Amino acid sequence: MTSTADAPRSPGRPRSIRADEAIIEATLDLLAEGSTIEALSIEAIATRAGVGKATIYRRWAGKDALLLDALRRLKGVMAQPAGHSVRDDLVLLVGAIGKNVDPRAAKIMPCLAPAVNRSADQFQLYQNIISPRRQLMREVLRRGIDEGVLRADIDVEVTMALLTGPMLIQRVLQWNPDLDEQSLPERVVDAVLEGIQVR
Amino acid sequence: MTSTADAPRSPGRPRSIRADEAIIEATLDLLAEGSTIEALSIEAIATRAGVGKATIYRRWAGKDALLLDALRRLKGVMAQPAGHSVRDDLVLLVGAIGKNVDPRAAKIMPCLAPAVNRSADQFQLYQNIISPRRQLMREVLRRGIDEGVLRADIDVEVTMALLTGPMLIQRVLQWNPDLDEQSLPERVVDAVLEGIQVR
DNA sequence: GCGTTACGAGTCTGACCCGTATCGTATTTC
DNA sequence: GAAATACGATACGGGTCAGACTCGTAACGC
Repeated sequence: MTSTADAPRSPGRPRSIRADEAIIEATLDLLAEGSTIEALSIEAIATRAGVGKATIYRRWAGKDALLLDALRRLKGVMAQPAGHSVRDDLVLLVGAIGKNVDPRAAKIMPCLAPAVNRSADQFQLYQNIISPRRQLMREVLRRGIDEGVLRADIDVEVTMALLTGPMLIQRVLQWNPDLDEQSLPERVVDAVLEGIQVR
Repeated sequence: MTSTADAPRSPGRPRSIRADEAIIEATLDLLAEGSTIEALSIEAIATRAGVGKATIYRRWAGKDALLLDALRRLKGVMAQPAGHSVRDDLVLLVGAIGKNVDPRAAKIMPCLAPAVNRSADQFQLYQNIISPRRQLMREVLRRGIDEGVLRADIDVEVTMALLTGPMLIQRVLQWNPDLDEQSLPERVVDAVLEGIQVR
């Protein structure tokens, strides 16, 4: 976190906000262009941002801290279900999976998969990001049960995995190139709702 | 590919099969111990395998070629559905997702996620590995339709994503730590079969 | 036993990178 | 205008690694 705090005003030249921006942007750009997290070097970021290395080290302790800030910037606002139709809310939530405001996110997200399971810290960070989103879906499912739209005997957690999984593997892994991503949320939700068995 | 071909017999000392094995094993071991693909160095592999660097370069053009062979080794045999019950076959196939004979696979697989989408070559390799498995599941679903167990109007491709996704995100990303992986295949298959909607 | 090839171990050059320090300059407060 | 802090640029020592190379030795066919 860059100290944009309420400092009473320190003497000397203040830190350039443009440099802050340039560094974060350069980081995200390089990642989106295909660099892996660990292949990403401070030197490359500095050059790309048109900034001296010292300017980066003055703000962040190291690559990890910088990445943390950069990725935070990437996270979009959470989708807000309308609350009318359970099906429509689920389509909205499923469609929001792995979708961020920043178009670079699509390229960057797959890189995070390995990082997430390497250290407990990063795993926790990841869980912190997705758990409110999971909670949102959980509430919609519970509401569906309460309203009598969904069966009362379903396993909510498994159902969430059912809805999330297909979207995630498609967006992050491009699991099946022939699958149309555009219509996938709707089709997934409907399939899960109706089941595939003959009745 | 190591040339274990049908060479008529070349003069000189033959390549050591033990060295071949040791190099591949060292590679997989290092990956399973948490090394990332790109952090993995030929030098480290050579040291771990008790082998000279030249011995590796004599066999493979570079890290990529070596990794290709190593990962090939990792892929287990494909599950073979019994063909009696569609449900049981699906449970078997879903349970086999991301599950390999080699226990190291579980640690290694997440690392491949980013690599897969970096280059067209690696993406193709990945598709080559999973597409026969996808075909297997596709056939089971078609059989289910033919036998009248599954509805004829389902989208087979979406259904496959539905069955595969939850298992994959759980095994590869540990998406939800609270989800019991053991019973997941059965629960996923049943949920997809029956749907979650009140009927 | 001779030519050939492989072996493990090691060396060497040239990259690239980290994190710190030091330039001369620019911008701010007092 | 002086002190303080920032800036971009660049140099530094210390580190890792790729690949090509060199040892002396080992295993094979003829």
